[in-house]
Amino acid sequence: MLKQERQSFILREINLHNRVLCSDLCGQINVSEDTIRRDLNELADEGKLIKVHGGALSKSFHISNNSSNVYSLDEKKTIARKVCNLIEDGMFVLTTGGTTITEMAKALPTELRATFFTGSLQAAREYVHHPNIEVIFIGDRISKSSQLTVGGEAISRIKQIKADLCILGTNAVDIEHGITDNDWEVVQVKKAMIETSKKVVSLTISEKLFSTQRLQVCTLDKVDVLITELLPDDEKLKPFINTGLTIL
Amino acid sequence: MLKQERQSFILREINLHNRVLCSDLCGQINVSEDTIRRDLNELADEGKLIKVHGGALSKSFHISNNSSNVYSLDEKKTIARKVCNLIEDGMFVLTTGGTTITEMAKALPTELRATFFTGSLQAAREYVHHPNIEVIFIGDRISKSSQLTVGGEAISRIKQIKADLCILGTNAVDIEHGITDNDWEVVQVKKAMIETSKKVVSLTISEKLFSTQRLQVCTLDKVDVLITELLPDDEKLKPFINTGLTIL
DNA sequence: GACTATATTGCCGGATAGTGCAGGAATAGC
DNA sequence: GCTATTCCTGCACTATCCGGCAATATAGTC
Repeated sequence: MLKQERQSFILREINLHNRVLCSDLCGQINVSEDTIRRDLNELADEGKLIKVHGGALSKSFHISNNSSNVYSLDEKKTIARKVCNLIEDGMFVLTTGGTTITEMAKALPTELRATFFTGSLQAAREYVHHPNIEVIFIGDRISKSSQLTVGGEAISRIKQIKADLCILGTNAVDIEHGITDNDWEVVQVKKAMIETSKKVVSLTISEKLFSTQRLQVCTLDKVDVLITELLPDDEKLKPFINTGLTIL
Repeated sequence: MLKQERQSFILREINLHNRVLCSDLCGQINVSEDTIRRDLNELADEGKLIKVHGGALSKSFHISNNSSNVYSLDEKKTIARKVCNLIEDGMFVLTTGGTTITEMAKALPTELRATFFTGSLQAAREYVHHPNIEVIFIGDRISKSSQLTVGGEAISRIKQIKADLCILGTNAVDIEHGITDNDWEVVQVKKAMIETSKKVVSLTISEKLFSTQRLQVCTLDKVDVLITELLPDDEKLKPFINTGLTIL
Protein backbone atom coordinates (compact mmCIF):
# COMPACT_ATOMS: atom_id res chain seq x y z
CA MET A 1 0.00 0.00 0.00
CA LEU A 2 1.20 3.50 -0.82
CA LYS A 3 2.02 5.94 1.90
CA GLN A 4 -0.73 8.41 0.95
CA GLU A 5 -3.27 5.63 0.71
CA ARG A 6 -2.34 4.50 4.15
CA GLN A 7 -2.68 7.99 5.53
CA SER A 8 -6.10 8.38 3.92
CA PHE A 9 -7.09 5.10 5.48
CA ILE A 10 -5.99 6.34 8.87
CA LEU A 11 -7.97 9.56 8.46
CA ARG A 12 -11.09 7.64 7.45
CA GLU A 13 -10.63 5.36 10.39
CA ILE A 14 -10.29 8.35 12.70
CA ASN A 15 -13.36 10.08 11.34
CA LEU A 16 -15.32 6.93 11.89
CA HIS A 17 -14.20 5.97 15.37
CA ASN A 18 -12.88 9.31 16.63
CA ARG A 19 -9.70 7.61 17.73
CA VAL A 20 -7.16 5.06 16.60
CA LEU A 21 -4.46 3.00 18.27
CA CYS A 22 -1.02 2.44 16.73
CA SER A 23 -1.21 -1.21 17.63
CA ASP A 24 -4.62 -1.67 15.95
CA LEU A 25 -3.62 0.12 12.79
CA CYS A 26 -0.41 -1.78 12.21
CA GLY A 27 -2.43 -4.99 12.32
CA GLN A 28 -5.05 -3.68 9.91
CA ILE A 29 -2.61 -2.24 7.40
CA ASN A 30 0.20 -4.73 7.88
CA VAL A 31 3.11 -2.41 8.40
CA SER A 32 5.32 -1.89 11.42
CA GLU A 33 4.24 0.30 14.31
CA ASP A 34 7.10 2.64 13.52
CA THR A 35 5.60 3.39 10.13
CA ILE A 36 2.20 4.07 11.65
CA ARG A 37 3.79 6.30 14.22
CA ARG A 38 5.60 8.23 11.51
CA ASP A 39 2.32 8.60 9.60
CA LEU A 40 0.48 9.83 12.66
CA ASN A 41 3.23 12.34 13.35
CA GLU A 42 3.09 13.63 9.80
CA LEU A 43 -0.68 13.95 9.85
CA ALA A 44 -0.47 15.67 13.21
CA ASP A 45 2.06 18.14 11.78
CA GLU A 46 -0.38 18.86 8.98
CA GLY A 47 -3.02 19.46 11.59
CA LYS A 48 -5.28 16.67 10.46
CA LEU A 49 -5.44 14.83 13.75
CA ILE A 50 -4.25 15.01 17.32
CA LYS A 51 -1.42 12.70 18.28
CA VAL A 52 -1.59 11.17 21.72
CA HIS A 53 0.38 8.51 23.49
CA GLY A 54 -0.45 5.19 21.86
CA GLY A 55 -2.54 6.52 19.00
CA ALA A 56 -4.39 9.60 17.76
CA LEU A 57 -7.70 11.44 18.16
CA SER A 58 -10.01 13.12 15.69
CA LYS A 59 -9.55 16.85 15.65
CA SER A 60 -13.13 17.74 14.80
CA PHE A 61 -14.38 15.55 17.57
CA HIS A 62 -12.22 17.34 20.04
CA ILE A 63 -13.10 20.82 18.91
CA SER A 64 -16.78 20.58 18.08
CA ASN A 65 -17.71 18.17 20.79
CA ASN A 66 -15.91 19.58 23.75
CA SER A 67 -18.46 18.95 26.43
CA SER A 68 -16.71 21.45 28.64
CA ASN A 69 -19.73 23.66 29.11
CA VAL A 70 -22.30 20.93 29.58
CA TYR A 71 -24.14 21.34 32.82
CA SER A 72 -23.82 18.42 35.26
CA LEU A 73 -21.59 16.49 32.89
CA ASP A 74 -20.63 13.78 35.36
CA GLU A 75 -24.21 13.03 36.25
CA LYS A 76 -25.10 12.77 32.59
CA LYS A 77 -22.24 10.39 31.95
CA THR A 78 -23.48 8.17 34.74
CA ILE A 79 -26.93 8.18 33.19
CA ALA A 80 -25.42 7.40 29.80
CA ARG A 81 -23.70 4.30 31.11
CA LYS A 82 -26.91 3.00 32.62
CA VAL A 83 -29.05 3.46 29.56
CA CYS A 84 -26.55 1.65 27.34
CA ASN A 85 -27.41 -1.58 29.09
CA LEU A 86 -30.98 -1.38 27.84
CA ILE A 87 -30.05 -1.27 24.19
CA GLU A 88 -29.53 -4.58 22.47
CA ASP A 89 -28.32 -5.62 19.06
CA GLY A 90 -30.90 -5.20 16.31
CA MET A 91 -33.15 -2.86 18.25
CA PHE A 92 -35.03 0.08 16.74
CA VAL A 93 -34.43 3.00 19.07
CA LEU A 94 -36.22 6.33 18.93
CA THR A 95 -34.56 9.22 20.74
CA THR A 96 -35.00 12.91 21.37
CA GLY A 97 -32.08 15.31 21.66
CA GLY A 98 -30.40 17.23 24.45
CA THR A 99 -27.09 16.99 26.22
CA THR A 100 -27.99 13.86 28.16
CA ILE A 101 -28.80 12.03 24.94
CA THR A 102 -25.57 13.32 23.43
CA GLU A 103 -23.59 11.87 26.30
CA MET A 104 -25.43 8.60 25.87
CA ALA A 105 -24.51 8.56 22.20
CA LYS A 106 -20.84 8.90 23.08
CA ALA A 107 -21.07 6.08 25.58
CA LEU A 108 -22.64 3.54 23.22
CA PRO A 109 -20.44 0.44 22.99
CA THR A 110 -18.58 0.17 19.70
CA GLU A 111 -19.83 -3.29 18.89
CA LEU A 112 -23.52 -2.39 19.30
CA ARG A 113 -25.50 -2.83 16.08
CA ALA A 114 -28.83 -1.06 16.15
CA THR A 115 -30.98 1.41 14.24
CA PHE A 116 -31.46 4.84 15.79
CA PHE A 117 -34.24 7.23 14.78
CA THR A 118 -34.01 10.82 15.85
CA GLY A 119 -35.07 14.32 14.93
CA SER A 120 -32.23 15.97 16.82
CA LEU A 121 -29.30 17.42 14.90
CA GLN A 122 -26.95 17.07 17.85
CA ALA A 123 -27.88 13.48 18.53
CA ALA A 124 -27.65 12.52 14.86
CA ARG A 125 -24.18 13.95 14.62
CA GLU A 126 -23.07 11.75 17.47
CA TYR A 127 -24.75 8.67 16.12
CA VAL A 128 -23.09 8.92 12.71
CA HIS A 129 -19.70 8.67 14.37
CA HIS A 130 -20.59 5.23 15.61
CA PRO A 131 -19.36 2.51 13.25
CA ASN A 132 -22.23 0.04 13.57
CA ILE A 133 -25.28 2.17 14.13
CA GLU A 134 -27.70 2.96 11.35
CA VAL A 135 -29.08 6.47 11.68
CA ILE A 136 -32.47 7.52 10.36
CA PHE A 137 -33.25 11.18 10.62
CA ILE A 138 -36.84 12.27 10.97
CA GLY A 139 -37.28 15.20 8.69
CA ASP A 140 -39.49 18.31 8.81
CA ARG A 141 -39.10 21.83 10.10
CA ILE A 142 -36.26 22.30 12.58
CA SER A 143 -37.15 24.22 15.70
CA LYS A 144 -34.36 26.70 16.34
CA SER A 145 -34.64 26.69 20.10
CA SER A 146 -34.36 22.94 20.47
CA GLN A 147 -32.58 22.00 17.22
CA LEU A 148 -35.19 19.29 16.92
CA THR A 149 -37.54 18.35 14.11
CA VAL A 150 -41.12 19.42 14.74
CA GLY A 151 -44.32 19.52 12.71
CA GLY A 152 -47.04 17.30 11.32
CA GLU A 153 -44.89 15.61 8.76
CA ALA A 154 -42.41 14.55 11.45
CA ILE A 155 -45.20 13.28 13.67
CA SER A 156 -46.75 11.18 10.97
CA ARG A 157 -43.32 9.70 10.15
CA ILE A 158 -42.73 8.88 13.79
CA LYS A 159 -46.05 7.09 14.03
CA GLN A 160 -44.98 4.81 11.20
CA ILE A 161 -41.99 3.60 13.19
CA LYS A 162 -42.63 0.78 15.58
CA ALA A 163 -39.68 1.24 17.88
CA ASP A 164 -38.51 -1.16 20.56
CA LEU A 165 -37.27 1.61 22.76
CA CYS A 166 -38.01 5.30 23.13
CA ILE A 167 -35.35 7.25 24.99
CA LEU A 168 -36.51 10.64 26.18
CA GLY A 169 -34.25 13.42 27.37
CA THR A 170 -36.53 14.87 30.01
CA ASN A 171 -36.84 18.43 31.25
CA ALA A 172 -39.14 17.91 34.19
CA VAL A 173 -40.67 14.91 35.95
CA ASP A 174 -43.17 14.86 38.74
CA ILE A 175 -45.35 12.22 40.35
CA GLU A 176 -48.59 14.02 39.77
CA HIS A 177 -48.01 15.62 36.36
CA GLY A 178 -45.67 13.08 34.85
CA ILE A 179 -43.24 14.32 32.22
CA THR A 180 -43.71 17.97 31.30
CA ASP A 181 -42.03 20.36 28.89
CA ASN A 182 -42.31 23.95 27.73
CA ASP A 183 -42.36 23.90 23.95
CA TRP A 184 -45.68 23.00 22.41
CA GLU A 185 -44.27 21.65 19.19
CA VAL A 186 -41.64 19.56 20.88
CA VAL A 187 -44.30 18.11 23.15
CA GLN A 188 -46.31 16.93 20.15
CA VAL A 189 -43.27 15.13 18.80
CA LYS A 190 -42.45 13.49 22.10
CA LYS A 191 -46.04 12.34 22.47
CA ALA A 192 -45.87 10.65 19.11
CA MET A 193 -42.61 8.98 20.04
CA ILE A 194 -44.03 7.58 23.25
CA GLU A 195 -47.16 6.34 21.53
CA THR A 196 -45.34 4.33 18.90
CA SER A 197 -42.74 2.66 21.14
CA LYS A 198 -42.94 -0.61 23.04
CA LYS A 199 -40.87 0.63 25.93
CA VAL A 200 -40.30 4.20 27.13
CA VAL A 201 -37.20 5.29 29.01
CA SER A 202 -36.89 8.70 30.58
CA LEU A 203 -33.46 10.16 31.30
CA THR A 204 -33.12 13.01 33.77
CA ILE A 205 -30.69 14.40 36.28
CA SER A 206 -32.06 14.25 39.82
CA GLU A 207 -32.25 18.02 39.96
CA LYS A 208 -35.22 17.89 37.58
CA LEU A 209 -37.18 15.41 39.66
CA PHE A 210 -40.27 16.89 41.30
CA SER A 211 -40.25 19.85 38.92
CA THR A 212 -42.96 20.68 36.42
CA GLN A 213 -43.34 22.80 33.33
CA ARG A 214 -46.44 24.08 31.57
CA LEU A 215 -47.17 21.35 29.07
CA GLN A 216 -47.71 17.69 29.78
CA VAL A 217 -45.92 15.16 27.60
CA CYS A 218 -47.32 12.09 29.33
CA THR A 219 -48.31 10.69 32.68
CA LEU A 220 -45.95 8.41 34.54
CA ASP A 221 -47.88 5.26 33.70
CA LYS A 222 -46.73 5.61 30.09
CA VAL A 223 -43.10 5.47 31.23
CA ASP A 224 -41.43 2.11 31.80
CA VAL A 225 -37.96 3.06 33.04
CA LEU A 226 -36.63 6.14 34.78
CA ILE A 227 -32.88 6.72 34.80
CA THR A 228 -31.09 9.26 36.95
CA GLU A 229 -27.52 9.53 38.18
CA LEU A 230 -28.66 8.37 41.63
CA LEU A 231 -28.48 4.84 42.93
CA PRO A 232 -31.86 3.07 42.53
CA ASP A 233 -32.35 2.84 46.29
CA ASP A 234 -31.86 6.55 46.85
CA GLU A 235 -34.37 8.14 49.16
CA LYS A 236 -35.44 10.70 46.55
CA LEU A 237 -36.57 8.00 44.18
CA LYS A 238 -38.88 6.23 46.62
CA PRO A 239 -42.06 8.01 45.45
CA PHE A 240 -41.35 6.99 41.89
CA ILE A 241 -40.74 3.37 42.79
CA ASN A 242 -44.16 3.36 44.43
CA THR A 243 -45.81 4.23 41.13
CA GLY A 244 -44.50 0.99 39.63
CA LEU A 245 -41.71 2.50 37.57
CA THR A 246 -38.46 0.63 37.02
CA ILE A 247 -35.60 2.72 38.31
CA LEU A 248 -32.00 2.32 37.18
CA MET B 1 1.26 0.60 -27.70
CA LEU B 2 1.12 4.31 -28.39
CA LYS B 3 1.81 6.86 -25.75
CA GLN B 4 -1.75 8.27 -25.70
CA GLU B 5 -3.20 4.80 -25.58
CA ARG B 6 -1.00 3.99 -22.67
CA GLN B 7 -1.95 7.13 -20.81
CA SER B 8 -5.65 6.60 -21.24
CA PHE B 9 -5.16 3.05 -20.08
CA ILE B 10 -3.50 4.41 -16.96
CA LEU B 11 -6.36 6.84 -16.36
CA ARG B 12 -8.93 4.09 -16.76
CA GLU B 13 -6.97 1.97 -14.36
CA ILE B 14 -6.86 4.81 -11.85
CA ASN B 15 -10.55 5.57 -12.08
CA LEU B 16 -11.23 1.92 -11.50
CA HIS B 17 -8.95 1.27 -8.56
CA ASN B 18 -8.27 4.77 -7.23
CA ARG B 19 -4.56 4.01 -7.36
CA VAL B 20 -1.85 2.51 -9.51
CA LEU B 21 1.69 1.34 -8.88
CA CYS B 22 4.56 1.96 -11.29
CA SER B 23 5.70 -1.59 -10.85
CA ASP B 24 2.26 -3.06 -11.66
CA LEU B 25 1.71 -0.89 -14.70
CA CYS B 26 5.02 -1.67 -16.35
CA GLY B 27 4.14 -5.34 -16.14
CA GLN B 28 0.65 -4.80 -17.59
CA ILE B 29 1.72 -2.56 -20.46
CA ASN B 30 5.13 -4.05 -21.06
CA VAL B 31 7.22 -0.91 -21.02
CA SER B 32 9.95 0.15 -18.65
CA GLU B 33 9.20 1.73 -15.32
CA ASP B 34 10.85 4.91 -16.52
CA THR B 35 8.26 5.31 -19.23
CA ILE B 36 5.44 4.77 -16.78
CA ARG B 37 6.97 7.28 -14.45
CA ARG B 38 7.21 9.83 -17.24
CA ASP B 39 3.58 9.20 -18.15
CA LEU B 40 2.48 9.63 -14.58
CA ASN B 41 4.42 12.86 -14.29
CA GLU B 42 2.83 14.21 -17.45
CA LEU B 43 -0.65 13.27 -16.32
CA ALA B 44 0.05 14.82 -12.95
CA ASP B 45 1.14 18.06 -14.65
CA GLU B 46 -2.13 18.06 -16.56
CA GLY B 47 -3.90 17.66 -13.25
CA LYS B 48 -5.45 14.33 -14.08
CA LEU B 49 -4.00 12.42 -11.19
CA ILE B 50 -1.83 12.81 -8.14
CA LYS B 51 1.68 11.46 -8.39
CA VAL B 52 3.09 9.88 -5.27
CA HIS B 53 6.16 7.89 -4.46
CA GLY B 54 5.76 4.50 -6.10
CA GLY B 55 2.67 5.20 -8.17
CA ALA B 56 -0.27 7.58 -8.42
CA LEU B 57 -3.64 8.22 -6.83
CA SER B 58 -6.98 9.29 -8.25
CA LYS B 59 -7.51 13.00 -7.77
CA SER B 60 -11.03 12.53 -6.46
CA PHE B 61 -9.86 10.00 -3.96
CA HIS B 62 -7.33 12.39 -2.60
CA ILE B 63 -9.65 15.37 -2.44
CA SER B 64 -12.56 13.60 -0.86
CA ASN B 65 -10.43 12.21 1.90
CA ASN B 66 -8.67 15.43 2.62
CA SER B 67 -11.72 17.56 3.07
CA SER B 68 -12.08 16.43 6.66
CA ASN B 69 -10.38 19.53 7.90
CA VAL B 70 -11.20 22.81 6.32
CA TYR B 71 -9.38 22.55 3.05
CA SER B 72 -8.98 25.78 1.00
CA LEU B 73 -10.93 27.80 3.51
CA ASP B 74 -10.27 31.18 1.93
CA GLU B 75 -11.44 30.04 -1.48
CA LYS B 76 -14.61 28.70 0.06
CA LYS B 77 -15.29 31.97 1.82
CA THR B 78 -14.97 33.82 -1.48
CA ILE B 79 -17.43 31.40 -3.04
CA ALA B 80 -19.78 31.86 -0.11
CA ARG B 81 -19.91 35.63 -0.59
CA LYS B 82 -20.76 35.26 -4.26
CA VAL B 83 -23.58 32.79 -3.80
CA CYS B 84 -25.26 34.94 -1.17
CA ASN B 85 -26.15 37.47 -3.85
CA LEU B 86 -28.33 34.92 -5.60
CA ILE B 87 -30.59 34.29 -2.64
CA GLU B 88 -33.52 36.60 -2.21
CA ASP B 89 -36.14 37.07 0.46
CA GLY B 90 -38.90 34.52 0.41
CA MET B 91 -37.04 32.00 -1.69
CA PHE B 92 -37.19 28.24 -1.23
CA VAL B 93 -33.61 27.03 -1.37
CA LEU B 94 -32.51 23.39 -1.58
CA THR B 95 -28.90 22.65 -0.62
CA THR B 96 -26.52 19.74 -0.23
CA GLY B 97 -23.81 19.64 2.43
CA GLY B 98 -20.05 19.91 2.51
CA THR B 99 -17.61 22.48 3.74
CA THR B 100 -18.32 24.96 0.96
CA ILE B 101 -22.01 24.99 1.81
CA THR B 102 -21.14 25.36 5.48
CA GLU B 103 -19.11 28.45 4.70
CA MET B 104 -21.97 29.79 2.65
CA ALA B 105 -24.33 29.25 5.57
CA LYS B 106 -22.06 31.33 7.80
CA ALA B 107 -21.94 34.12 5.23
CA LEU B 108 -25.71 34.50 4.79
CA PRO B 109 -26.79 38.07 5.56
CA THR B 110 -28.65 38.39 8.84
CA GLU B 111 -31.66 40.11 7.38
CA LEU B 112 -32.28 37.43 4.74
CA ARG B 113 -35.65 35.70 5.19
CA ALA B 114 -35.87 32.47 3.28
CA THR B 115 -36.69 28.79 3.67
CA PHE B 116 -33.80 26.35 3.40
CA PHE B 117 -34.25 22.64 2.72
CA THR B 118 -31.33 20.31 3.30
CA GLY B 119 -30.41 16.75 4.13
CA SER B 120 -27.00 17.65 5.53
CA LEU B 121 -26.44 17.61 9.27
CA GLN B 122 -23.58 20.08 9.04
CA ALA B 123 -25.48 22.51 6.88
CA ALA B 124 -28.62 22.30 9.04
CA ARG B 125 -26.63 23.10 12.14
CA GLU B 126 -25.39 26.27 10.52
CA TYR B 127 -28.78 27.29 9.20
CA VAL B 128 -30.49 27.02 12.58
CA HIS B 129 -28.12 29.62 13.96
CA HIS B 130 -29.50 32.14 11.50
CA PRO B 131 -32.29 34.24 13.02
CA ASN B 132 -34.57 34.60 10.01
CA ILE B 133 -34.14 31.40 8.10
CA GLU B 134 -36.64 28.61 8.31
CA VAL B 135 -34.95 25.22 8.16
CA ILE B 136 -36.62 22.10 6.84
CA PHE B 137 -34.64 18.92 7.19
CA ILE B 138 -35.15 16.16 4.69
CA GLY B 139 -35.31 12.96 6.67
CA ASP B 140 -34.29 9.38 5.92
CA ARG B 141 -31.21 7.29 6.45
CA ILE B 142 -28.03 9.26 7.11
CA SER B 143 -25.01 8.20 5.10
CA LYS B 144 -22.04 8.05 7.45
CA SER B 145 -19.42 9.02 4.94
CA SER B 146 -21.18 12.16 3.77
CA GLN B 147 -23.38 12.94 6.80
CA LEU B 148 -26.15 13.45 4.30
CA THR B 149 -29.64 12.02 4.07
CA VAL B 150 -29.96 9.34 1.41
CA GLY B 151 -32.63 6.88 0.36
CA GLY B 152 -35.95 6.63 -1.41
CA GLU B 153 -37.95 8.40 1.23
CA ALA B 154 -35.63 11.39 1.03
CA ILE B 155 -35.80 11.44 -2.74
CA SER B 156 -39.57 11.37 -2.82
CA ARG B 157 -39.70 14.22 -0.28
CA ILE B 158 -37.28 16.25 -2.35
CA LYS B 159 -39.39 15.80 -5.45
CA GLN B 160 -42.34 17.30 -3.62
CA ILE B 161 -40.44 20.52 -3.02
CA LYS B 162 -40.55 23.03 -5.83
CA ALA B 163 -37.47 25.02 -4.97
CA ASP B 164 -36.43 28.32 -6.51
CA LEU B 165 -32.77 27.55 -6.13
CA CYS B 166 -30.69 24.42 -5.79
CA ILE B 167 -27.20 24.97 -4.41
CA LEU B 168 -24.87 22.05 -4.97
CA GLY B 169 -21.56 21.57 -3.22
CA THR B 170 -19.68 19.92 -6.06
CA ASN B 171 -16.87 17.37 -5.94
CA ALA B 172 -15.86 17.34 -9.56
CA VAL B 173 -16.85 19.31 -12.66
CA ASP B 174 -15.75 18.73 -16.20
CA ILE B 175 -16.90 19.99 -19.60
CA GLU B 176 -17.53 16.59 -21.05
CA HIS B 177 -18.88 14.70 -18.03
CA GLY B 178 -20.59 17.56 -16.21
CA ILE B 179 -20.90 17.19 -12.44
CA THR B 180 -19.69 13.86 -11.10
CA ASP B 181 -19.46 12.29 -7.67
CA ASN B 182 -18.35 9.04 -6.10
CA ASP B 183 -21.20 7.93 -3.84
CA TRP B 184 -24.13 6.30 -5.58
CA GLU B 185 -26.70 7.19 -2.97
CA VAL B 186 -25.62 10.79 -2.74
CA VAL B 187 -25.79 11.04 -6.51
CA GLN B 188 -29.43 9.92 -6.47
CA VAL B 189 -30.27 12.63 -3.95
CA LYS B 190 -28.46 15.32 -5.92
CA LYS B 191 -30.22 14.28 -9.10
CA ALA B 192 -33.58 14.66 -7.40
CA MET B 193 -32.60 18.07 -6.10
CA ILE B 194 -31.59 19.27 -9.54
CA GLU B 195 -34.75 17.95 -11.12
CA THR B 196 -37.11 19.73 -8.79
CA SER B 197 -35.44 23.15 -8.79
CA LYS B 198 -35.98 26.09 -11.10
CA LYS B 199 -32.37 27.19 -11.01
CA VAL B 200 -29.26 25.13 -10.28
CA VAL B 201 -26.07 26.62 -8.84
CA SER B 202 -22.87 24.63 -8.54
CA LEU B 203 -20.20 25.67 -6.05
CA THR B 204 -16.67 24.38 -6.44
CA ILE B 205 -13.11 25.39 -5.76
CA SER B 206 -11.12 25.74 -8.97
CA GLU B 207 -8.97 22.78 -8.04
CA LYS B 208 -11.92 20.55 -8.76
CA LEU B 209 -12.55 21.95 -12.21
CA PHE B 210 -11.65 19.54 -15.00
CA SER B 211 -11.70 16.59 -12.63
CA THR B 212 -14.12 13.72 -12.83
CA GLN B 213 -15.36 11.00 -10.55
CA ARG B 214 -17.07 7.74 -11.31
CA LEU B 215 -20.72 8.66 -11.24
CA GLN B 216 -22.48 11.36 -13.19
CA VAL B 217 -24.81 13.68 -11.32
CA CYS B 218 -25.82 15.76 -14.32
CA THR B 219 -24.52 17.24 -17.53
CA LEU B 220 -23.54 20.89 -17.65
CA ASP B 221 -26.69 21.96 -19.48
CA LYS B 222 -28.69 21.26 -16.32
CA VAL B 223 -26.58 23.76 -14.42
CA ASP B 224 -27.43 27.46 -14.59
CA VAL B 225 -24.65 29.06 -12.57
CA LEU B 226 -21.12 27.96 -11.73
CA ILE B 227 -19.34 29.64 -8.84
CA THR B 228 -15.66 29.30 -8.06
CA GLU B 229 -13.22 31.47 -6.14
CA LEU B 230 -11.77 32.74 -9.44
CA LEU B 231 -12.75 35.93 -11.21
CA PRO B 232 -15.33 35.26 -13.95
CA ASP B 233 -12.86 36.25 -16.68
CA ASP B 234 -10.20 33.82 -15.52
CA GLU B 235 -8.57 31.83 -18.30
CA LYS B 236 -9.47 28.51 -16.67
CA LEU B 237 -13.16 29.30 -16.87
CA LYS B 238 -13.20 30.04 -20.60
CA PRO B 239 -14.26 26.54 -21.64
CA PHE B 240 -17.20 26.69 -19.23
CA ILE B 241 -18.35 30.08 -20.48
CA ASN B 242 -18.44 28.64 -23.98
CA THR B 243 -21.01 26.07 -22.87
CA GLY B 244 -23.41 28.88 -22.01
CA LEU B 245 -23.07 28.68 -18.24
CA THR B 246 -23.28 31.81 -16.12
CA ILE B 247 -20.05 32.19 -14.18
CA LEU B 248 -19.77 34.21 -10.99
C1' DG C 1 14.76 8.93 -51.44
C1' DA C 2 17.87 11.47 -48.30
C1' DC C 3 18.24 14.44 -44.69
C1' DT C 4 17.07 16.85 -40.49
C1' DA C 5 14.41 17.91 -36.46
C1' DT C 6 11.76 16.08 -32.94
C1' DA C 7 9.59 12.68 -29.93
C1' DT C 8 9.79 8.58 -27.56
C1' DT C 9 11.89 5.06 -25.11
C1' DG C 10 15.28 2.31 -22.41
C1' DC C 11 19.27 2.28 -19.58
C1' DC C 12 22.76 3.87 -16.35
C1' DG C 13 24.44 5.95 -11.98
C1' DG C 14 23.93 8.81 -8.15
C1' DA C 15 20.41 10.86 -5.10
C1' DT C 16 16.32 10.37 -2.33
C1' DA C 17 12.27 8.39 0.05
C1' DG C 18 10.23 4.79 2.62
C1' DT C 19 10.54 1.09 5.70
C1' DG C 20 11.96 -1.98 9.45
C1' DC C 21 14.96 -2.84 13.32
C1' DA C 22 17.63 -2.08 17.59
C1' DG C 23 18.58 0.22 21.76
C1' DG C 24 17.91 3.75 25.01
C1' DA C 25 14.66 7.56 26.68
C1' DA C 26 10.12 8.92 27.94
C1' DT C 27 5.54 7.99 29.52
C1' DA C 28 1.37 5.77 31.52
C1' DG C 29 -0.54 2.96 34.89
C1' DC C 30 -0.19 0.57 39.08
C1' DG D 1 8.53 3.59 43.81
C1' DC D 2 8.16 -0.29 39.64
C1' DT D 3 6.84 -2.37 35.12
C1' DA D 4 5.18 -2.38 30.59
C1' DT D 5 4.31 0.25 26.70
C1' DT D 6 5.29 3.57 23.67
C1' DC D 7 8.41 6.93 21.68
C1' DC D 8 12.55 8.61 19.42
C1' DT D 9 17.05 8.34 17.13
C1' DG D 10 20.23 6.46 14.21
C1' DC D 11 21.24 2.99 10.93
C1' DA D 12 20.86 -0.22 7.10
C1' DC D 13 18.46 -1.91 3.18
C1' DT D 14 15.54 -1.51 -0.69
C1' DA D 15 12.54 0.72 -4.01
C1' DT D 16 11.94 4.66 -6.35
C1' DC D 17 13.24 8.97 -8.52
C1' DC D 18 15.85 12.08 -11.53
C1' DG D 19 19.02 13.70 -15.07
C1' DG D 20 21.70 12.67 -18.81
C1' DC D 21 22.71 9.87 -22.73
C1' DA D 22 22.15 6.91 -26.63
C1' DA D 23 19.17 4.26 -29.69
C1' DT D 24 15.16 4.19 -32.27
C1' DA D 25 10.95 5.83 -34.35
C1' DT D 26 8.24 9.49 -36.49
C1' DA D 27 7.30 13.57 -39.17
C1' DG D 28 8.36 17.05 -42.13
C1' DT D 29 11.35 19.16 -45.81
C1' DC D 30 14.05 19.45 -49.75
